[in-house]
Amino acid sequence: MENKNIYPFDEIEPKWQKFWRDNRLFNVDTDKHQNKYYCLMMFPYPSAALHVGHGRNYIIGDVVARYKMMRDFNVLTPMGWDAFGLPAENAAIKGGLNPKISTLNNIQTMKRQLRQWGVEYDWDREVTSCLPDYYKWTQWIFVKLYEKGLAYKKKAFVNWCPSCKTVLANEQVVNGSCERCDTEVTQKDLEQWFFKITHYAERLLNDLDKLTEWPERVKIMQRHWIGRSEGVEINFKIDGMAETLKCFTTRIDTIFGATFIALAPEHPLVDTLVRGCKDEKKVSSQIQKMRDESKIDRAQDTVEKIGVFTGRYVINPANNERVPIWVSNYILMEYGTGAIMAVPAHDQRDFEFAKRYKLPIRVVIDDTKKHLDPNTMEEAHIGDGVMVNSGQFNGLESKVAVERIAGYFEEKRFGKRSIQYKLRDWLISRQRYWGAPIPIIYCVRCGTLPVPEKDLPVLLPEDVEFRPTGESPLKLSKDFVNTKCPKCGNEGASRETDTMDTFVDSSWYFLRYITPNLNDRPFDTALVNKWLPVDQYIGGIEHAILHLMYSRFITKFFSDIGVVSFDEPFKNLFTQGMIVKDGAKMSKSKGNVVSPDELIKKYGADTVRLYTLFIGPPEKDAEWSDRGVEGAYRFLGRVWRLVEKVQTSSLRSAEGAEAISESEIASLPLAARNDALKRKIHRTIKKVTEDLDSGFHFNTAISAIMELVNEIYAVTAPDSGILQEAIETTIVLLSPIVPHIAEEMWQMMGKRNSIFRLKWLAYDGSLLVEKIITMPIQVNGKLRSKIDVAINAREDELKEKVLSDPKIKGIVQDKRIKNFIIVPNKLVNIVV
RNA sequence: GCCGAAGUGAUGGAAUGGCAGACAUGUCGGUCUCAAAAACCGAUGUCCUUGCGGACAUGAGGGUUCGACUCCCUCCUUCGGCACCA
Repeated sequence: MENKNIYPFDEIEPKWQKFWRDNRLFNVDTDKHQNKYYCLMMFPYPSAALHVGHGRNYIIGDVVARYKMMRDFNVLTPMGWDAFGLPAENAAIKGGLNPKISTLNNIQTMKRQLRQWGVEYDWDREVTSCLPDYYKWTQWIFVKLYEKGLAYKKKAFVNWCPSCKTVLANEQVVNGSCERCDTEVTQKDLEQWFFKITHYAERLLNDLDKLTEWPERVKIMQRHWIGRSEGVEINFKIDGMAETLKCFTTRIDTIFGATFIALAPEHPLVDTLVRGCKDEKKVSSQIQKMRDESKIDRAQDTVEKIGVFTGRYVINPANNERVPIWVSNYILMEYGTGAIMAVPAHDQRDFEFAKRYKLPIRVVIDDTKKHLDPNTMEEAHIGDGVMVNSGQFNGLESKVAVERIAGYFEEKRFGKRSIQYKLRDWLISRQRYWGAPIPIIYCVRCGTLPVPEKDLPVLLPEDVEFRPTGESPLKLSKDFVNTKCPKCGNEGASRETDTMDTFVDSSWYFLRYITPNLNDRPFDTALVNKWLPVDQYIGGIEHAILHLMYSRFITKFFSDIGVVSFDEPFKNLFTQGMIVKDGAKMSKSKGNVVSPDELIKKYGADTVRLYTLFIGPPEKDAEWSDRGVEGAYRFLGRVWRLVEKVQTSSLRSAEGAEAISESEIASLPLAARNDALKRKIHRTIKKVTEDLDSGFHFNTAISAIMELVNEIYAVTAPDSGILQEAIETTIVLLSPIVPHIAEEMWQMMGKRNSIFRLKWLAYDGSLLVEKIITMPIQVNGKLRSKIDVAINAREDELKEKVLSDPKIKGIVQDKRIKNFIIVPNKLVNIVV
């Protein structure tokens, strides 16, 4: 445990953390919005404590904030807590901990951890989503959406544990069973609240193109999630009934190959169709079994495709055939119309289903390469081809047929062109306590009513009981449920007991930071319009779809109702990778959590910060290694000793001049050494600046600074002015990354002000280039030799020099030179 | 299953069409020391070779190119998301 001797981080760090706070370095006057820079990190859920994996997010954000400050921006960097959620409620049920108390305790712990990391925020703007001053406005959003017809109620299924009599989150369902009691989970349908995000599907899709500074992979994932597809909605007449059945297809060209219809088990017509048919009881019970199956498994295609014939038929309008109607678990009610026309020859899932139940397979698009035979086909032919067995459309290219048949169907009124999205409306109801109550009152006379704005917030009652019975504590609280009707004053009205999905809380918090204490409005429109969109949003890739999509949706809604003037919330997005340990995401249950507290105690926050950033490219996952932390610590020791040495201005001489390294710089004459060091300084400034400006390449920025430090040590007896410049450069370039040691060393160098009040360094472009470069010479693409040449040497000179090189001469000999490729100032390749 | 990523020494990684392995970690050897720690110096992809040097090498296989870790195709493995974890 001799670590402490390297440098006194334990004295330095608390001192500077206090200094930054006392001098309000991170506190922003939002009225001064010229040159604003809004740097936002995804706010955390306050679980027990932060681990080094969380730290990556906040450290990156802190480095960006400090760097932008030095680039003269007015930086706003706030923090808050996504404080509602399932874990606190589960802990309450298990251990009797009050969710509010445990959550607020966790917040205190995490806040202390952030401070010890040297991660600073404008804490005057802290928001906590579980406190009434915040969730009042979450409820206000619900009311606004309700008023615009964008919040509505419909039946939807939940995972239900029949033994615990409780609704389960997907996470609580393990292999189709309840995580607590292992009982098989069933599906139960409940009336639930939805936000109509599908109303914004087209805009959410199209506006992705505006987000030029978002990672391409995130935009691709969102595009697929929205899942726009063009096709035809067909009206099938049901044989012997008045009803019609709507099916959506993107492959109307295969309509003549439809050999059965498949409905989702939840399809509203299923019960009507089955009624009175042969084996009604048996069929109904099979359908019920499918309905009970886990939605998760069904959507993920991990369950066997099963089905049952309803006994009914539809008429295919294209050819007047009777087509049997089946019910199957591979059809999802949530997508399209919940019913499909199945074409086994040209859809793989339909193919497998047809094989299993011996349903006919009819080829209607022939493969142009190989004639298709339904009896010998081993898989569906999903590609294009030539139309066959398709009446008047035979012989057409299938791609052409899509358009022709769609036109024909519209003309004959068999159906119409339509656009479908995979995106579904956002189910926000949770049958839980620890969330923002949905501000709705049910009155026997007046019906469903939103809580008037003046009565908000609908407070969560605190004197509730947590019982493991599964019933939400809100339902049991008479004081909460029983209320007056806001319209007619009737005493017998009751409150909605569902709370909102925590994604609602997190879909607007970035707006609240601007005016966090307003109590008559969610935020100040004029000021928000000055400070948003967020200039840089930083968070985990796991939020690529849901959180970001919901935030975009709410922002667009706000834009529509005129409370903000922009319609995309985040201009730049950076998604960092996860830090894993032993190949797995850090989690308490896996027991692979690395706590920052001990590491900071042992090595200091700067070391932990440096290692976290040096570990690898920040957008990629990285494996945590405690050994790597020591390396970072040693490097800071090396940096620390630079200041001690600057006074004597003799680096290597003090440590034994005999041990001169073979470094290129050290072997040069004195003047050239000084030039080389000067060049290294400016190259490093350039490299670090570029790495921070584009893509946050902290790992390569740090290695560039390491190289500079190595060079400083390698130069014997350098010019003291250049030495001073080299050391100051090192400190400034490191300062956003390791702020405490940088501040301390800056003072030791005789400076007065905080280093973060300093302007970032500029490099001198004229100092970057060398006059002589070493050029690699390849023969047939293989490296054979290297020669030193003047920069921008003439081609013929270069050619002559290369061919007179003894190694090259030996290889080329009298072989014929086919090609002589010169990449200017980079490389030569001779092809023989 | 679908969607999105990633695979390079013993390890984290660098190089985005031009010298593969920068910068670190680890290991080995050395300097200093009574000793250790710290610090400093050196070696370190694999194989062949006393040496000079050479061959091979970026998950596997194929392709494009004067030249491929980088671009294209097929496959394998790992990770993230899949709508009630946040």
